Amino acid sequence: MPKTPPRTTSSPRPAKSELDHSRLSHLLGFQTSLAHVKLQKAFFSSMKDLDLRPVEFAILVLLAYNDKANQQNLCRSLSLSAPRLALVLDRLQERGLLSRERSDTDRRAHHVVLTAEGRRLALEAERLSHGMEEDILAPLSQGERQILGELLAKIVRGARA
Amino acid sequence: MPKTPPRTTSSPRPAKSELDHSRLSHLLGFQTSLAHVKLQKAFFSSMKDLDLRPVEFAILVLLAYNDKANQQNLCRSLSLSAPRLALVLDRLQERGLLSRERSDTDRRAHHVVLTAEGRRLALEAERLSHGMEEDILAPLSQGERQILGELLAKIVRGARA
DNA sequence: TATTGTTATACTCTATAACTATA
DNA sequence: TATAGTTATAGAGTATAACAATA
Repeated sequence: MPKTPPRTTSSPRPAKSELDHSRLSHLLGFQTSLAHVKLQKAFFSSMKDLDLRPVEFAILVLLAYNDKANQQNLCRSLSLSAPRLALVLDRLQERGLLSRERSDTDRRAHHVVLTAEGRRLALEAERLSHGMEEDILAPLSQGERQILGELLAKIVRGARA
Repeated sequence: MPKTPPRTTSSPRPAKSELDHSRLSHLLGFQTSLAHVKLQKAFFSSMKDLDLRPVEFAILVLLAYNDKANQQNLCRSLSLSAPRLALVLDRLQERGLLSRERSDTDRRAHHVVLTAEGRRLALEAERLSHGMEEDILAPLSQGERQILGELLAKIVRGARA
């Protein structure tokens, strides 16, 4: 008979008609996935005027602060596959937000660079992004937000204890 | 000219050939999305023998600890759309892991109930899930893991400060 | 040979509307 | 009229293999 470990969170009783999650709540993957749904909604409602999806936003902001980024860099930074990135870049390029320029030092690689309009939009979007998650983070104090960000960053960075 | 707030994390210098993420790191949505990629990989490698995807796992475990769950309950608990849930349940039902039974009190609703095999698999999967994220969480102390889980749970629960 | 990037394909997930059967 | 669930469809995300050009 498999040992049943104690409940990890203390939810006195689930709200009426709702289900008891206590056997899932030990999984960070479960929590991050639900949190992510909320954060995505906030993102889309903030960015709808700029018509930017999360990946597109991230690419523009990365490019605004990184010269000479090639597609490999972007793939690794955003955990994207190369084919996926190529398609996203196609769309941004069609919108006139960036261009791909062959590197002189390694003619296999493309530097991805923002156009003037791309840079303008990147900065506008970055400005908008501050406060974007305010409603979602309302249950947390400023200190808690800080800690949460740092703990997640540690996981993303990975490795060693 | 838009104000450029200070960098939120202190990454002295990005590793060579990698990009500076400091203008994205203030966004929880960015961190959770990258963390989630890692957690997903860990999930699939742990669960591949049981052939369970994250949603399927979550449904089985919820059902193992909640009698009389209907599809609305499951949708709300897992942030799934009703059409999506119906498809996932179809697959689990075809595998003989659960059945849908019309409620006597409201004949529109279906109670979703595990078969004996479904319950066996649910408990097996739950057992496997402890330790599943160990490698990913290695950078965090036990206390940090606890805190991270609680902060995410607060966000998921939502509302009031 | 290995690497950068592209194309093509197939599968999963998500969102929506239209439908049925019950209430 | 509203709710529980289903079906169908289109869009977006992901994974993989095969390819061209360059190193």
